[in-house]
Amino acid sequence: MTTAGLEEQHPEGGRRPDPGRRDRIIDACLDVIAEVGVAGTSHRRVAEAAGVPLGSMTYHFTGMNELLHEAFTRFGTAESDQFERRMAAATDAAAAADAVVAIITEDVFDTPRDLVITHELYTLAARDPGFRDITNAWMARSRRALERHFDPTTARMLDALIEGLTIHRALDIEPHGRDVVVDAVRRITRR
Amino acid sequence: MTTAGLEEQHPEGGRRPDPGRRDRIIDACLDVIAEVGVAGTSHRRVAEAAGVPLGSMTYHFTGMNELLHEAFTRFGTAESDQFERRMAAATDAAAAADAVVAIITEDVFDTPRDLVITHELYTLAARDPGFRDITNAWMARSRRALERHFDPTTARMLDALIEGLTIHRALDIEPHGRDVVVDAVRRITRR
DNA sequence: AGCGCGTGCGTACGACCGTACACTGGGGAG
DNA sequence: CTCCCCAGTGTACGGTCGTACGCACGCGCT
Repeated sequence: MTTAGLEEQHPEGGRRPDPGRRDRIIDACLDVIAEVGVAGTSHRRVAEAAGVPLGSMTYHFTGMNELLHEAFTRFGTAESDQFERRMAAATDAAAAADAVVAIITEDVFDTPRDLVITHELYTLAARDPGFRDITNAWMARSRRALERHFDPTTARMLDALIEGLTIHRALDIEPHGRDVVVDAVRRITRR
Repeated sequence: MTTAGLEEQHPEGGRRPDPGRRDRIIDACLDVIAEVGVAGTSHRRVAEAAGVPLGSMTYHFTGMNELLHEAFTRFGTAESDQFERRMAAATDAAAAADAVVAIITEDVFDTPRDLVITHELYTLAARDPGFRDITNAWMARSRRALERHFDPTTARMLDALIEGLTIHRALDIEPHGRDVVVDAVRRITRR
């Protein structure tokens, strides 16, 4: 047995119900996905990352599919939350446009983690319609948040633009500068 | 011992009685990727799809990585070709804008195959920089093709817009209409 | 105190994986 | 014709996978 550093035994000794365990498994699942992709995500690896025995996997989740679905649902919700918070903080359309620029140039580009997980989700959704509910909810929330400041058509365009610019910014070997993002948002939002 | 002028038929290494075999394996690999994803793509499955024995896999390719890299390279090149052809056929900026709309609304949306493979590639590139050369070459060619009709900045924006609109069109449960695409392209391209 | 009981875990099984490697058999050299 | 050689293949091995399932054991009830 290896000496696990983080979670040792239950704090008060003995076996106690651990309501956070299921949550920790889901979080660990997202970490594993970010690291090795859905392809490399296995019950064993997630169990190790979460510091729980392998048996817990099948106990808490029906199978790999349920685990992935819950993990991506949590991820999508968290990302939507951040997006919505950004939009809610904007007081007018100009501030909202600035926020959109910030989202593209800062939020996703910062860490490869979110980028990887997002793409893993898209890939899954592209092949398995059972995951489309997650992407749909995400896109719907984004659009609704944008509609606080823009008309529905513009919101759709902005949403798509964010998507595309984010991807290209992350994958391009010589990414576009911030000025391109500012200009693109301006072109879409001006009437 | 006259070895003159006999072995110059095939540029690389030994002679190949079945020159199409390697190609067929690569094509079959793309089919398998579209069907079960990179995660489910194995030497055995590709071999079966290509109608070749398992041993051929290790004979023709160093490993899974080389096979995937070649397969995605071929895919990216084919997609770029189609894009470039569309752009070359346009005689002026207005026709080019129409072509962009057609690409978004027809090319990718048609069959889930290309959509799935594209996302599998993005996901791979997002995590493994070893595949970035493929996505980079693809994006560079797209941009260059767009620059036949638009200035470099606009080309970058259009490229990103195509990306985002395509994804949303494919994954959204109630996709945007063609008019939204037309309008978005118009907003980006007007000066 | 004794005692089920069900939550949660350890382990084992069969399937499938990538890859190595010994071999074969058909066509060109002699 | 024979012989040899290597392109191409069949198979076996070590490993990881998902999942099933029997069992341990602390808690609540009596």
